[in-house]
Amino acid sequence: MDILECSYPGRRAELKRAILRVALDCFNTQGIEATTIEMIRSGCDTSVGAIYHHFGNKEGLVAALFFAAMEDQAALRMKYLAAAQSTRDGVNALVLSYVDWVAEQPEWARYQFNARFAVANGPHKAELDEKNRARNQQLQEWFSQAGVGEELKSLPYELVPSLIIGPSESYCRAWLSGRVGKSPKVYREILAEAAWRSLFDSGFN
Amino acid sequence: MDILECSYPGRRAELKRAILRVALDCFNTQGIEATTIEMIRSGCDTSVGAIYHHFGNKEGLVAALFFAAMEDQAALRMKYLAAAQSTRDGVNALVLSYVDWVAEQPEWARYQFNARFAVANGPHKAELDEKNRARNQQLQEWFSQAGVGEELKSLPYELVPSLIIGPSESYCRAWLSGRVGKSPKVYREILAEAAWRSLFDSGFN
Amino acid sequence: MDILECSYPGRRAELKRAILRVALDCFNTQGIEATTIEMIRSGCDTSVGAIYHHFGNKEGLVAALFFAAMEDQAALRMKYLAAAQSTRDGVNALVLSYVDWVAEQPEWARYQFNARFAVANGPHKAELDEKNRARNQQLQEWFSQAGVGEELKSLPYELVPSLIIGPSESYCRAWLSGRVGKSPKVYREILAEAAWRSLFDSGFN
Amino acid sequence: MDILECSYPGRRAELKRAILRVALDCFNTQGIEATTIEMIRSGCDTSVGAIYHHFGNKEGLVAALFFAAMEDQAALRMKYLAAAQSTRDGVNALVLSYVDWVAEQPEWARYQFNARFAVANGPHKAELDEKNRARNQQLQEWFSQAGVGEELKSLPYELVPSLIIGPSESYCRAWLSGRVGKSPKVYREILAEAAWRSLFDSGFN
DNA sequence: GATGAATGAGCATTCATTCAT
DNA sequence: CATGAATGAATGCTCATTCAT
Repeated sequence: MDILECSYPGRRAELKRAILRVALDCFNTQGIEATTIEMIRSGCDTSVGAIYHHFGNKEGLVAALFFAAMEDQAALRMKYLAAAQSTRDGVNALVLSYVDWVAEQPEWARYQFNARFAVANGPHKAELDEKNRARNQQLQEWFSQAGVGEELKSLPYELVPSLIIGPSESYCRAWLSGRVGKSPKVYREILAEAAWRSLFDSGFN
Repeated sequence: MDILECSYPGRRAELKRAILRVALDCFNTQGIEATTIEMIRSGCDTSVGAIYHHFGNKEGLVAALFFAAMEDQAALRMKYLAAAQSTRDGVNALVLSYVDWVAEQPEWARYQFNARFAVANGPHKAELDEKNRARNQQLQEWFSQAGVGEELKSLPYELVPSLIIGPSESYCRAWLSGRVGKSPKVYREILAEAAWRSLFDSGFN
Repeated sequence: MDILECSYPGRRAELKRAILRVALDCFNTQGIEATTIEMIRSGCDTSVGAIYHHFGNKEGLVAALFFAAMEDQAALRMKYLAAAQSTRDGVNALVLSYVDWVAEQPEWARYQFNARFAVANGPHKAELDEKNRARNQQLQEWFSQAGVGEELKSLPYELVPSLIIGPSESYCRAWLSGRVGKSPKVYREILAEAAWRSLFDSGFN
Repeated sequence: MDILECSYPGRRAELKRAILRVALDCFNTQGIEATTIEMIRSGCDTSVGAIYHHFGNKEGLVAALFFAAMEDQAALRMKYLAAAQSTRDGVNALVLSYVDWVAEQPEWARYQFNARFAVANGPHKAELDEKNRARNQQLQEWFSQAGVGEELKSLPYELVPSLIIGPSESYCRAWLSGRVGKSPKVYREILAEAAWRSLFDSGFN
């Protein structure tokens, strides 16, 4: 199922989805700043007025795409986390949901990397901060359940996310930019295990 | 010693360095696209013509800064690698040189993250590709010395850099964007050990 | 009736015609290269955006004017030719239509002389070549009708147009640049007869 | 012998000639306005300062080339006229010297056509007017010699030059712009005879 | 004289946004 | 609601010319 189908369901939203689809493609291909409203307009079959009617302005379009990607990614993460029980399961869920989402939605993932700066420095910064806050709280709650997360307490709190997701993000960026060939999905288990190992002192170093 | 002092030494290059210094600041503060040549011009005490005389165009300025950062970072990496003997030393050198460089040149590091897209999609793409190729070859040569790199052969070749640098890069990005407070230097040893652990099956999983 | 009224009829095209009218004047007065878009903008009551909306760029404006002139001139030529029967009539039609058009549209004629280089070396070169080709074919067809053109066969084909139009063009240029005073219309019959005489060996040389 | 060798003789003028040679090429290839001083500088092996030292400014360069062409053309014309006796000889001399000069110096002829507007509207207008005046007087004197020019008195004075040179100029323009293939030299006799015929009523029309 | 770095006014062009129809 | 012509401030860039060395 399509990301846009989820975020903007229904027949009435067909134009909205078409605009977003073309915008995503333009933003990824030409870059956000280099994409003009006219390029997007000519890609769908509509008018500049309609684009402004639906999204307010260019930054609204940029943000709408970014938040749609965030939500879709969060949905997959929560789905994987819902099935997890232990801390190890949780780390696995984070790595695998990340890798799987990027592998299945490469264009959205690419966009997310490119657009973060624009959203974080634009008029939708507050909305982004709020969504980030909510996500962090959700994760913190999951790892604060009875019986999980204890193993992570020996590490600095702020370092943990980087240890878990860092290698996967790094490889995904390399894949999206063509520096490596194999889909991150090929290495999903290795990445999950490496993340887990990186978290603990094995006693053998 | 200043990065610019290294890349553009001498008294004749004073204006060049001044332009680059102001440009770096503007690009980081306002964003590359949002920075105008006039902003840069008014920051140093020069004319638009002088900027174009020295850098050709805005993209030349963007690329000159990017390559200066790359070279400085590479210099530190080679310095650390020169003192390393074993594979473990090599991984340490990569992580520590990365972390130390970012911690000591945060503005250059921030710029590197933000400018990569622009350089990789602009007219200096070929130059970037060549420099990347040279760097990769240098690293490959180091890890192909007699007696080192053997331990890494059980892992997919293209995954190794992400396992080594991924967590550090992730934390550095978080630090530069203010999402975490502590300098990456505080965690340099933990990051190096975590990277090393992530590379091998401990036999206890 | 106005040349622009023909090429761009209707109420919707009023701004377009106004822009062209002012542009023609500026181009003739200051020269094409020396004319700025701002000069044209301030001459009509519009915005630079509107000029670019209608003509794409300065070269588009230059070409639009040039082709409007070409078409108007061609219309008069075909009108004169339609009434001609013999070869002698045809030569007369060419000379007189040329002279009459220049005399009646001196500003358009002046522009045509000045703009040809720009159009022939700009992005509308292909369009110009095509229009020239079409015109030449039209003339060739006329002079290939049964019963006309036979007299010209003793002369090199590519020399004929120069013999017919050359003197008129030369005098018209002189008139437009002020080197001679009398309107070419005063000499229209002499020019037509001279052209006709120049084509044939009278047997008395 | 080279045109520049005549106008700027001597070893001291070598650089001057080199600059002019490159400038002529650039002006013809790119257009006068589109040619920058830097293009000319990079074509010879000199500095912008040297160009300004020798020619004052761009317009000085444009004018120097134009006047060099004029003088060379005038020299050939006077040479041909010197050998002429009758009116018919004079007309022949004008046509043949014109055709021969264009055919032998096509780049100078092309430049003359393109640069006239610039010179006539620039700061060297007075110099151009003076040279034109001198040339006209010279010609008038030649045709006022005892025994010649009588035949032309039945025609309007200001029409005569156009009747004589018009067809040749027209064909030369066509040749220089590639619209016709054969060198004007091929048709020099035909053009001279046609000019002569066009001047007189044969009594058979 | 020769050089070429520096100047800066000026230009073509872009493009997000508005609003009358 | 939809349209797309019109707006005009803003920008990257050019290039003839100067002048200190």
